[in-house]
Amino acid sequence: MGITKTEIFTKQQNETALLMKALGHPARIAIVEYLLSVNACICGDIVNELALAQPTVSQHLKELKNAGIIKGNISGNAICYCIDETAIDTLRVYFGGISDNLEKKKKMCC
Amino acid sequence: MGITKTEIFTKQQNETALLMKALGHPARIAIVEYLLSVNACICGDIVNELALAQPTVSQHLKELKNAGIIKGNISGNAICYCIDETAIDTLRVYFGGISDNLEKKKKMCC
DNA sequence: AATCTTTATCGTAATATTGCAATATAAAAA
DNA sequence: TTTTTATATTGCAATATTACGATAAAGATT
Repeated sequence: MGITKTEIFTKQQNETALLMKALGHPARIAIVEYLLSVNACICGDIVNELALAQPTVSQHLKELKNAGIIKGNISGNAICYCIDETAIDTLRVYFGGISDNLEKKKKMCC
Repeated sequence: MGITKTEIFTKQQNETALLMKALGHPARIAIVEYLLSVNACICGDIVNELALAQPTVSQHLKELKNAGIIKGNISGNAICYCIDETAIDTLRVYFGGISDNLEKKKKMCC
């Protein structure tokens, strides 16, 4: 049907999936990496950096913002986007936890 | 168009995005968490665990397997799925790296 | 004020995803 | 061998995503 049955999963599972989904596109990975590479939080030259049209980049930025992965400050008529540490931390902790858990049960698996 | 322009991104960016995309659905998060919670690598009672039809679960398992997040061993007529540590490690390192990087440039951002 | 610059939104076409019933496959059990 | 059990595949309907041209909105510049 193309519609996700969110109601049968926990709030945490849905939220985790939303975070991951937001990073489940190479353009959005590239945007995050670009934001990380510049020493200040540069805004719209992301469009120049990526071979994508401006509306497309804007849409990807919106999704990253909705997921809480980036945040934007208005500065004049431009907008300064940057990575939101909280989301990255959540992901770091999540995968760290799985990794630790797997370490413990080593050799109990395939 | 619904089609991702993979050719304009690096191989690494595409691969990272594929890993994240595979985890960008609550059912697949739930599957990974279930696999982690059982002390052996249980197979098809994932269907009983989730309120989804068997073909739907099978499809999600296939996507996780394609992305390299889980692996499956045939054992009789059943299949034993379990988490592939490599993928989790890749992601742990990836977000660990971003986190470290952000730590360094603290206060240079919004 | 008129224009430029920057970003967002709308509308739309092409394609992908989600979910399931029906069916296929293949090993195990009877 | 027939039946059961476990899983995968096919086909399809409903919905979501990706991408972009056209346009809007709003501050900056002239």
